[in-house]
Amino acid sequence: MTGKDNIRVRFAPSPTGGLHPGNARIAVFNWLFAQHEKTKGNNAKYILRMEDTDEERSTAEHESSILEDLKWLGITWDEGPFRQSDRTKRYREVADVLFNKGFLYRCYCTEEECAQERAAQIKASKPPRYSGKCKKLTNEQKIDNDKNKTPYTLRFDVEKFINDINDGNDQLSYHDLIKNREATSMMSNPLKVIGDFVVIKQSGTPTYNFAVVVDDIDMKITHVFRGEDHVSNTFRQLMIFIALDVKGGDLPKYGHLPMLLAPDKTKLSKRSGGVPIHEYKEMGFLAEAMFNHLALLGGGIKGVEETDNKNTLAKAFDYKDTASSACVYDIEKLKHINTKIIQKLNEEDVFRLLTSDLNLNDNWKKYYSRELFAKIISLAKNGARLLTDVIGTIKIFTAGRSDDLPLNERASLDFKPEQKAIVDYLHKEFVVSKKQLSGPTWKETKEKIISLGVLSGGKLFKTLRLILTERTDGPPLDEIMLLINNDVVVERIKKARQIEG
RNA sequence: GUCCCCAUCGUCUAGCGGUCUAGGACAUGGCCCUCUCAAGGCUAAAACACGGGUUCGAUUCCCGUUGGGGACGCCA
Repeated sequence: MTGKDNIRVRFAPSPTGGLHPGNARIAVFNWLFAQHEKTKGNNAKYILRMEDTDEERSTAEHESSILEDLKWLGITWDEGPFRQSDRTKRYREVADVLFNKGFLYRCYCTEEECAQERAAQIKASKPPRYSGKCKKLTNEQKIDNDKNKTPYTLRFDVEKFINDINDGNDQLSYHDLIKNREATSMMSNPLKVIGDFVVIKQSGTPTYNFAVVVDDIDMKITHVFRGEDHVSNTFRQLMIFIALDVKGGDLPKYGHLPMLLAPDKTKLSKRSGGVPIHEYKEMGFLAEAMFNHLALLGGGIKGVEETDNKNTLAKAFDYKDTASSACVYDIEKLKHINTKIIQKLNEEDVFRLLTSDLNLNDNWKKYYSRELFAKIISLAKNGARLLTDVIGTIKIFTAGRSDDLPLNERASLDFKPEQKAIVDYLHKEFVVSKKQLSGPTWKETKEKIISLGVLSGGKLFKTLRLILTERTDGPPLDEIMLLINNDVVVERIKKARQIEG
């Protein structure tokens, strides 16, 4: 790990939930960093690691959901995914080393005891932390406990670290790549506020802080970019590293990114967009837009347009430009980026995305050739902000009687008595006489309807739009009518007549 | 409660001691385009949290106040 030639970063989510914008941003950031180094010729590697040490909450479903969402975002990894649950033996091995060095001791306290202890400390306005009472157990007590097979955890002896390694110094420092702009400034934390923390649980599995260190050593991680919520863990992890004789330039470099906030400056919630990434896909967002938005949040990239692709972003990326203050996750900005990108896309791209991301159904095949449908997509794409907007417009062309547009209710409300004449006319000509309404004959029909003199201008067009598309919005009627299948509009005329009653 | 971090328009940000009457983007208002909704074009309004220093000069450096965030688990 000495030379900086082989940069190795990792994204290490825990499969206790989906990939949320907060996590995803970390994934993007690390990817951007590795990719930036790669473009500079560095043999950088991006490692994916599942931190599934929480046996109760980790699930295979979450894991595959995270993996899928990463792939969708276009985040590729060079090694992994590794799973911490596969490495229990290795953690025990390293724990033994630490134990033999005297940095770990057995704690026989129950969870309830610890919780009570903490509660009492908070009540007494003291920092809640483990008292270390099991460290003071007499040999007889220890032997007794072991004879009774009392379950125990292994705790890290912070005091020993301070005295034996840190020369009695209570402060531990490191240079944070993001929080410390100056090369010489440091993050430091008094160690005394950190209680002796658990390293191996009663179940024999490692805690997060321990597994991370063992993995980061074994996987030769050089740079750790993660959320700000991990700063205090960094000091715990640093202690373990150093107790394990990994120090100085052999330690990974750390950079902590500020948290993503909801518009009300609180934690990102479901309502404020803190949902798994695939839900964004379902809402009609493009992977590229999502990636772009996440990459641009909190600075980090200069002189780049909002709609540039991943590699352009990676090239311009510099972790030193990242803001050190928290930022609000703004879905409106995402929508804007999405709009820009959709507008740049060609018809084939849109068709492909509609099929892959939104499971576009085959309804259209009943009415249109692929060539004709291409024209419809081009029309629908125009001005669309989300992919679901495109789907919405496509429904104008394909929705039959059984389709899910609930607009007949709205139509019944909007139809006024004077519009009856128009519906009657359309019904007579195109339902009873079975004339062709859509396509090249539309212009002629339109003239005739105007000559009826019932309605004119905007009112006329709005009425026609409502009858023929069952919607109040959409592309210009003339363009719709040129492309739409006759059967679809005839169905709608019938329906309009029924609604009129 | 204790410890750590942060602070420029509503939001994301540019700014790294004079170029700041503080720039851009999103959102918002107005106008144009238009049968509608969008998209697009033009335009307007909108910020250096506060108080002390340092300095000839602070948005920029230091300290404090306030406000916000994070951490203090056999969760990660």
